Amino acid sequence: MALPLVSRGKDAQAGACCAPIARQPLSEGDATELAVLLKAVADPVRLRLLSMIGSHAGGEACVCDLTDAFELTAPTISHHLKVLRTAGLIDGERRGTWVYYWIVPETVNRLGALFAR
Amino acid sequence: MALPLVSRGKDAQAGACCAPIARQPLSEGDATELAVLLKAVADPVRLRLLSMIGSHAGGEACVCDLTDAFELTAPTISHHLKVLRTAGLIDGERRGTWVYYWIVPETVNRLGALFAR
DNA sequence: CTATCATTTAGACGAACGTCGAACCACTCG
DNA sequence: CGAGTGGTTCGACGTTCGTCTAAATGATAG
Repeated sequence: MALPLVSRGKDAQAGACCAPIARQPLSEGDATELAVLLKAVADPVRLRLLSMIGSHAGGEACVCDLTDAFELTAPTISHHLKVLRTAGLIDGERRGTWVYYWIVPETVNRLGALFAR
Repeated sequence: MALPLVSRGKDAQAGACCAPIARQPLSEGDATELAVLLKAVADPVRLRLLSMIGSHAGGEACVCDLTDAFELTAPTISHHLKVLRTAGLIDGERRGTWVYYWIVPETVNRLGALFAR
């Protein structure tokens, strides 16, 4: 994707003032790609899931740990996890009885790199 | 909102393990509030609008500058601007014939503070 | 005051989304 | 093997979203 780091040379006043998104107009392609990522995260349930997984001891959480925190059915939680996974924000695998998920930091960082100054 | 900064001290590149969102589980209230913000930004057109406004000379752009970059009707652009404005990501005012918009950095920073490490 | 340009509002429509219940798959344990 | 538990897939339903056209509002120039 190569988010353009335009700030070559001096990022004097206008340079370091603001988030990357406010430094140079986003290309149509980058915008489309980033919107997919943001859509995956633009839901209260998925935001909490991501946060719960990321902050869980050992860096991963099994679905059984996640389901109880919501008043939602298992299929719904499973659906949200799939959305996060498809977006590349989390990954997971089955280990015996349970399925574990963990965060993919690279993908999360791409969001941070967009808005952080 | 007071996102907890759990790890103070040295956060050199590898120092800070992860984004705030992965440090502590998001509360339901915070998640809902942040999701509103993220939803506003989770669209390619709005992402580009935000970027174009933020990177425009003088820190503001009039609608006339924005419309031409898209193959969308004026009402559609106006709709997207309203979404961004309602979310508090931009603000604007009419000056004579044209309407100008600018970024609200505080709101953008809240997104940066979520994902940046 | 009317003509005209810039922008927003209103209403409509198809597509995408979040949720559920039911059925299905994967694994473990008698 | 067969029963039971944890998760996912499937199909359906109501809601929200992005877009458009048509019409309304604001502001400037004749």
